[in-house]
Amino acid sequence: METGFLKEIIIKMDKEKYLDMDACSTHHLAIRDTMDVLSGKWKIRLIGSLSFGKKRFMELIGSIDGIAAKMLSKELQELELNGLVKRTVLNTKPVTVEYELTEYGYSLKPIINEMALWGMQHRERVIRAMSVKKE
Amino acid sequence: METGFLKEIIIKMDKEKYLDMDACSTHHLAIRDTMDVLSGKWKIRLIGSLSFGKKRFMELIGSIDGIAAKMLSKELQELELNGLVKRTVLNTKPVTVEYELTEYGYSLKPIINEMALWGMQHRERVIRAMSVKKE
DNA sequence: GTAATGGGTTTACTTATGGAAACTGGTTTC
DNA sequence: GAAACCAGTTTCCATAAGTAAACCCATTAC
Repeated sequence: METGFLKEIIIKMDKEKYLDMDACSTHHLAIRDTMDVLSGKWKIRLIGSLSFGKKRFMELIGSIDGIAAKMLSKELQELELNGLVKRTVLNTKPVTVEYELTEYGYSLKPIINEMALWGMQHRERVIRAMSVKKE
Repeated sequence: METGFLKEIIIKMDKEKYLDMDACSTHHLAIRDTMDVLSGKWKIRLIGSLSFGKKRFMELIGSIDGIAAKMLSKELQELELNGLVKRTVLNTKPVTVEYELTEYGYSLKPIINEMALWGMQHRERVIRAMSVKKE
């Protein structure tokens, strides 16, 4: 496990009294913890993309529509810091770098899957509403 | 179903060709759709809070630590526009307003629950890492 | 030697997001 | 008549987040 990212997180978590909390507060806090890790415009989509298999930097640029190199770089670093993504430099010429989900990263799949499922149902619902409107 | 919010969403969705897409692209798009609906700092926490039952404006202010009236008002409006939250004005003096999840709003529960679950496990993991470090 | 490649970083800029505090408005209690 | 209550809205401001474009470095192909 990485140690660099711990400092920040420990400071954050020390502020909260996670003892003697009721179920509702625990629930809230847990949601916030998850949202902290998944903050930013691209992280969830990045994890979604990597859940289909390892990819190189340029492949990710291509696969995630609209992302700029700066953002990709930044978000990957944060995911790596949290132990969700593993970065491997291959000694090819020129160097290529592979990114893949760690086992811990894969543990986010249920969230991603629920989001994908809901999104599809939502889209169908909206499209249905469109056709009803046209009539 | 509300009609006001449809205009925007239809414009957005019309830009995408959701026919002839592979599974991976569909997945990405669905995730984006969900993230659009849940965008903003407070929406997920708001839904989490309302999933415990209906609440008044001031109760929400109290229950969601750190939220300002302006933000609460804005996020509630967006959730209402998307048909996830129902707003009821009660004719008490002074008026009180009740907010509750619609059935559609409740359909987000699996996502919220997965996030809460992951967040709790993540916190435990980090705390374990803390105690290992101390040794 | 010039261009291209992969994987970035830097700079300069714009926009989105959010926060604090003051204010509105109708009603009711002191 | 003053103050308090609920449910907001408005204004003004600060910072975070994101974008586009240029640049860097080593290497290899033309």
